[in-house]
Amino acid sequence: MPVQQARARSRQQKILRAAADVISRRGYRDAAVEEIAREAETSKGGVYFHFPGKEAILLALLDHTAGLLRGKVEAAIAAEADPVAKADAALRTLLRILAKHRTLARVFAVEAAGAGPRFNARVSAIQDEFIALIREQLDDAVAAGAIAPMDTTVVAQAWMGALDAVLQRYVTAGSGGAGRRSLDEIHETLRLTLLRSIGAEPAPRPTGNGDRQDSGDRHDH
Amino acid sequence: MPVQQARARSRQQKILRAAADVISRRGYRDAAVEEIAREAETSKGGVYFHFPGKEAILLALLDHTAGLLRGKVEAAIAAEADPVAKADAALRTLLRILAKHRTLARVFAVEAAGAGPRFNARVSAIQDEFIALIREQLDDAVAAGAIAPMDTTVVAQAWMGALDAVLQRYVTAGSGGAGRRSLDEIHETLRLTLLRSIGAEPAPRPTGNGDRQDSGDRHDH
DNA sequence: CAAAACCGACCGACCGGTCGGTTTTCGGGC
DNA sequence: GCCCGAAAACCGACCGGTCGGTCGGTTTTG
Repeated sequence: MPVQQARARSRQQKILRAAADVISRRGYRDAAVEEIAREAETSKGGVYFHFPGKEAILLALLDHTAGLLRGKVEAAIAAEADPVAKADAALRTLLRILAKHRTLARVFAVEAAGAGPRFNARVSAIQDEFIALIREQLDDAVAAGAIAPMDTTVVAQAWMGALDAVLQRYVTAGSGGAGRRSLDEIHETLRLTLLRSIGAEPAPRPTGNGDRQDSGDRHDH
Repeated sequence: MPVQQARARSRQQKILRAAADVISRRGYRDAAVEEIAREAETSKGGVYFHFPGKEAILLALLDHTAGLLRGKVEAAIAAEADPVAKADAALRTLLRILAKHRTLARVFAVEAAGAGPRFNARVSAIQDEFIALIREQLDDAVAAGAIAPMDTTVVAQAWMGALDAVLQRYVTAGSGGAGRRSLDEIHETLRLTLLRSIGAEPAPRPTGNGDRQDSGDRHDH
């Protein structure tokens, strides 16, 4: 019965979207299942028909989103040849996508943190995947002689943390403010800073990059 | 009546210490006031005699700790003359103290995150103070011509984020593990990476530093 | 002995999860 | 095309437990 299956999947997607919304607004603990249900235009019972419990919703949301993100980042890496450019690409993609979906970024970086040890473990594992991704690129760059040897694990962690912090500010910052920076300005500063941090300053420098809007496929969540 | 005041302060301190303990174990939401009371060897009523509410406890804990931390960092900065060395000192002090008090680090970086918007705002403000502190040192370094001009706000954010992420891993990481690094190794990598990121590689380099264990004063919390 | 400090039973709000009942869907018999 | 009946999907009142906060009473303190 592919009909029901499609329906079920669509319902689940709708609930996940609603959950992401509500959680990003209220935080995981204060996101009542009933409110998620309302946002998804269904009822508590409806939600519990599709998910075994509240916990499962966030876990599913986490995994689903992480999968999409990782796919994007891996694709971006594969599209580059030069090791340093690969690392740069991973960074750029992560920044761009997370910045576009502030809601998701909040859920990932903030809300899941205080949602209990099980979630911490999951988020930690997911972040580890991305850190590993960055680290691999750095390792390749070292192997290729493009940059000097270093503790790439720690450096990758630092990159991820820097990206996260800067993004956090960007997402959370009051909309007004005199010191407001555009995402592109932030990206450029961050890019230069991070590349310099591994001793790769005069990098390819795709300033007049023509690959903006790299693809048209839409599939939030 | 200085006697009562002293007693009151001592009670409050005891409750704050207990709160830090329980919160770091259970997380803010799951830290029941009654458990904090038990840990502080008092009762719920006793706690509510000293604090107007649960929220006030964490807020007080946050402010108190932030004050101590900032004092330490400012002292470390003041003790250096060279602009780059000042920035380096701020970083080193933050890393060392936070690493020493994992409990507090957890409360600051993790638990407060999911504890509601009011806490996010407070933690955000506190982090902003430290970011500002770092930024000032960077600005001075730029003014002194020690490093090239850059968007010091974003760079300071990145530094703070990098520090936080690396520290987070260090604090959270499973105790065993083959890739386990000592704090000193991490510090050195991070130091080099961050200094390089602002183009200050050949820094003073206090590798054979003699200022380890800079002071003996003990005052957790 | 009064005021400060402390105690803990209790209240009320909230929320995750359940469940009996209702509506919708859809394949197959006519 | 239409109807039907069963299964899938959905609904929301309700239950049980938790926990922040209250308050009248008790102990300690100066």
